[in-house]
Amino acid sequence: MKDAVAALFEQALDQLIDEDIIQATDRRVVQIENTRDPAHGDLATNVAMMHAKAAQMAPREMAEVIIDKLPPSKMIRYIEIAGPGFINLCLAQEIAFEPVINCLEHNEHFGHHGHTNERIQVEYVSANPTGPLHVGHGRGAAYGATLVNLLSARGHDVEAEYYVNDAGRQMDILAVSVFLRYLEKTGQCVSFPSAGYRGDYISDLGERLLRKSSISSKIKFNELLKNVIADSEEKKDAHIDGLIQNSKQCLGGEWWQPFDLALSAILSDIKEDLSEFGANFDQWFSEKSLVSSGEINMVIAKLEDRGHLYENAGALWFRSTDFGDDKDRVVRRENGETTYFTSDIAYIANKLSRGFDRIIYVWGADHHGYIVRIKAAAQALGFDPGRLTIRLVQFANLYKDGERLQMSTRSGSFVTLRELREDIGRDACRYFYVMRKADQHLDFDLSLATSQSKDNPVYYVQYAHARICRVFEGINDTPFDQNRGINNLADLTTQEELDLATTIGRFPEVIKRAADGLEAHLVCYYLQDLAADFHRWYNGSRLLVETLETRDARLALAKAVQIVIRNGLSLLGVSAPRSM
RNA sequence: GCGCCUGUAGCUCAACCGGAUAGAGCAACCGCCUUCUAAGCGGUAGGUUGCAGGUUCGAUUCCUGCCAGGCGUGCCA
Repeated sequence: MKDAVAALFEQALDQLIDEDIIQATDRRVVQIENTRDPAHGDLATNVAMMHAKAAQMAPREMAEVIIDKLPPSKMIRYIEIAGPGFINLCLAQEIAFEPVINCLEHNEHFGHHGHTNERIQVEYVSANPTGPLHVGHGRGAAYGATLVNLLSARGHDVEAEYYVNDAGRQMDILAVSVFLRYLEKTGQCVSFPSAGYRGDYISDLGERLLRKSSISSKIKFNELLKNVIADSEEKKDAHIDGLIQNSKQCLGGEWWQPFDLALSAILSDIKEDLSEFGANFDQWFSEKSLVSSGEINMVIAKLEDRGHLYENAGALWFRSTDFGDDKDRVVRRENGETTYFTSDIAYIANKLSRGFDRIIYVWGADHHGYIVRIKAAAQALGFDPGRLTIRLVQFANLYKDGERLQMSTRSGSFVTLRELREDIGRDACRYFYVMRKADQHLDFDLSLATSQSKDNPVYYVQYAHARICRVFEGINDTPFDQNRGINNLADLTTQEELDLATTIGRFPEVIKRAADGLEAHLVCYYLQDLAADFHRWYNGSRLLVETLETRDARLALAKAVQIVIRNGLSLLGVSAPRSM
């Protein structure tokens, strides 16, 4: 609708340029917007004000000239110039319900856009497989999953990916933690390192290792302490690194038993958790594969060739300051090991070479310091950093009964995402996590999320859907005839009905805006608006009336609302219940 | 110190990439159930958009400075 109207104005501008009233270089894109105030008609545009200055005319005068050139159209009932030079349009009554017809016709595809041929990858969650997902990961998961849905609905080819950090020091710490618990289970006395992972699941994995493994070596805990710096607050890292080194040495090839056991158990737990959360991935990309494929070394060589590396104090550095970073970064440590960042460079090179037009990273806000360096790496490798979009997700604070819940990972007593889901349900989780702008702090009120009232936006929206379903179940004589409804939409004349039709017509735009701006929260606000429009209508007028023509016209409108709510909730990964 | 993000009604947040009288919900107050779900609806009240400048027809939006809060700033991941 907007596009059609915009096209009319574009034609008018073409004319004015032909007539030399406006210079082609001064031309601006026509913006049509929904009016906020009904007194301003249905749509409004500021074209006149945008072109007035260049054409050396008063805005209102410019508006008259533009309107004069506007091709005639059945869509428009009347046009008026208002305020400082706005052009307000009132649409023809006959087309007011076009969105409803459109919606009924396209059903589950209503709101979706045609193919764009743009390939986009969205990488999200990517939590280290060192433990179960906790509530902090939930927001990234919900946001990322919704983005994937939105971008698909927008017409892009989207691939969702999870980067598995299955190499590196954190994994070694995990493996040694499990191994030490295993030693405990064999009856040894172990002083557990303060830098180790402590959760109950580590002990469980130690137990499983004892039951299933075939570790032949008879290792005494004391042997592992040989030449290892004593554990202390300042030296805890050196302490655990020593334990890891000795464990690897003593275990030899058997080192991989605790390692693989822990990795596969935790990863499959994460996969199951995310799948139950409705966050689906096309690809689980292993960091280890970058090591075994030699891509890490290749990327170092490539940077070397391009002259972006230098040696200093025994380490190999990437001169990221050439690309705006405030500090150069180490790619190979003094001890010969590469860093987490080196893997990231190899990974970004791998992603970029897979031919995506756009690559989106969803990161926790604590990673914002990495944006510059990852873009620097892409640039140093000769890629256009403009292909990368990094979206930060701020942390969510959980509240229950007005009290903020503390999440301490130290004791291992954190709230897992699974616990949260079991507590308040997937629907409320998904909705609340994306309800706010992603880069904004989120207060997640658990009491509200479970409350069954209009204060709870999830229930409010779902309730509208359930109410519609119930109305349809209430038809007991002549069945609903959609064509009869469509043919009699002119029977719908109240303000509530017109408002609903307009709101339904906004849905495709909302998807476009939300997808283009990566702003998932817009879907929530939209659905709340739509639900409010519906509840208002429902409350004031009866749908199942005697006259079949009017009844079916109303039912057609109700069905369109139902479709939009279902489509919208499905983008969010939230169910649309038939009864509540 | 430096970098990034944020500051809008008492609270939680919107505001269509510069537009008209800045909008919702909660909390407060007043109303609406013999009717398809009251898990709902209507109404009243609530603002110097952190502060001060600047850019222009027009600023919550863009620029500068200041104030306040959050996060980051490892040869950690």
